[in-house]
Amino acid sequence: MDLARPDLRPDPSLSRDEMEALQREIAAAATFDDEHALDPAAVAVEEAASLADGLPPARDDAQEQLGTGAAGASTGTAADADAPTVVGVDQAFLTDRGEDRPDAAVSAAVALRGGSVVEYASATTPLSIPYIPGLLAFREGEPILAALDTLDTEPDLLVCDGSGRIHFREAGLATHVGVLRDVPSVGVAKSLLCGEPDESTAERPEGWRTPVRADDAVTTAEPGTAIGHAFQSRQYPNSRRVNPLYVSPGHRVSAERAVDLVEALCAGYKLPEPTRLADAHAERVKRNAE
DNA sequence: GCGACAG
DNA sequence: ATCTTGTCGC
Repeated sequence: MDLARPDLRPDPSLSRDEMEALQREIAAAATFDDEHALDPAAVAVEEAASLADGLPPARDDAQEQLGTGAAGASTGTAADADAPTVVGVDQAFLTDRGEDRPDAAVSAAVALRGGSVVEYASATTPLSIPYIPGLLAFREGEPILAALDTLDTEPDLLVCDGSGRIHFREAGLATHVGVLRDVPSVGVAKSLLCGEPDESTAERPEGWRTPVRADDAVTTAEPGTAIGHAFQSRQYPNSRRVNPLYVSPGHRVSAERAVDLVEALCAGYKLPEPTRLADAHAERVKRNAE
């Protein structure tokens, strides 16, 4: 595979200090502006896929463009085929019976175009490094790159499960993967690693957002710098409260554009569709492996 | 020493 | 992340 920055690819034998130094290099190589960013309207997902009867089949653009099906009956359009490709990435873990620690990662990549799935890919990789807060990319980065390698489609945007710029050295998983491949990427986390939301996130309506600003834990940014957003992607009218998402730039997008993209990719559920589908695909691959 | 921390 | 039933509310 052609890594954009093979020089920034981590060596498995790095010490913790060396990993942190590499993250500072990766953050320096990352761009958090919209010069190459996508238009949220171009990637919007209108309707959520139903997962009740399993994952939807991948659409075959080539056949649809040739008019293989009944005339006019196809839901795919030429515009869909030309739309940017958004790839959601997520992982599941395999633990051997009797063991307490997972020994392999299942990385799933699901490509969407015009709101529907065009390709599923996955890779199962032995795990070497344990989970350490701040160093997640060294555990999950290579497995994710392995899954992306098996994708035929070239991603225009990666949606990663975890932080991007919301990170101690502004180099979370989404930034790590985005920079190594030099592809625009966003990070979507279900909890906050570091930084401080401008406003309390308690009981907010759907669509609400507030900037997350760097605090003292972020060692590479001036305190107060906007590094991402808390975003209420879903909320119930009554009672039960849904926690917000924490969205941050990975690479080649601003904090503002990152949330706009994620908002456009949400279709009624808490998680954006690419992430939701990648999660389900990873679970399916895992289940078929046990 | 304690806190605090994506998946 | 993973181990898991029911249960509450849409």
